[in-house]
Amino acid sequence: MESKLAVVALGALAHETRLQIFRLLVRAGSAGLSVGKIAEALAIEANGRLTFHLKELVVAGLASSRQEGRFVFYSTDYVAMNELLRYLTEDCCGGLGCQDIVESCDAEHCA
Amino acid sequence: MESKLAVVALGALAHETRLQIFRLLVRAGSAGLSVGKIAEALAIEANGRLTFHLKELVVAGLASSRQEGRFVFYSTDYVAMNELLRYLTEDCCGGLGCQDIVESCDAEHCA
DNA sequence: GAAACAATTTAACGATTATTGAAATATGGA
DNA sequence: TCCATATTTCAATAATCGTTAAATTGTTTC
Repeated sequence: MESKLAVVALGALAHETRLQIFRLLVRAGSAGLSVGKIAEALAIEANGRLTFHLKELVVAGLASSRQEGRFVFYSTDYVAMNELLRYLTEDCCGGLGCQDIVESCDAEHCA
Repeated sequence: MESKLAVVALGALAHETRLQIFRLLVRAGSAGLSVGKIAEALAIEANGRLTFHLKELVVAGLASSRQEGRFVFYSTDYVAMNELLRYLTEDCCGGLGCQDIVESCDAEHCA
């Protein structure tokens, strides 16, 4: 993972609402959730601001969206998530027994 | 981990220089590195900006500092790091086989 | 023990970027 | 067409960034 990508991803997560959205999507699995369901789960309005935050997560590569009828579903990109976690802990303690931290939660595993 | 703590920690990491500092400290282990060494390793100046970034990491709980002679050493708080990673991936996919992602890299393990 | 030096911190400034709310605009389904 | 869902636009507000310069802390030397 490149440094700038990680910065963008971390910046996307460094926001109260977006962090809750992300954690919600992580729990939701690959199926994802519609914008309305996300708003309902977090007790916020499904307005322009929510769209803005969702887009930030997508631009950061942490989530993706797909349209189904008149609903738009958002879901976590588990591969990107794991790349980010691995980037943060890369070569931990000089590589003395601290590698391979993140080995689950990839797309296929969580499908 | 509380939500606001995570936001602060992520915000601290969401910066090119601070992210590199953090990754450098993660590699360095519990012994840590002096401000001068950090500046040298990242090829940046040991000026006010660097101090500001280091402080951000400390305030965010991701690093700690100790004075040794006229040098100040900064080191990763591995417990906080793991709490953050765990918070991000908590109950991944509804808890279906995606838990216990981060189990190494804690303070004692990496000492 | 005081002056000189190195390492680190604090403070001030303008410039850039992120966040918000409100209103208008698509898009799909009954 | 009409309604529900979701997105876009835009201007105002707020937060963050980097540079520079001055101040502080600890060490050494005379």
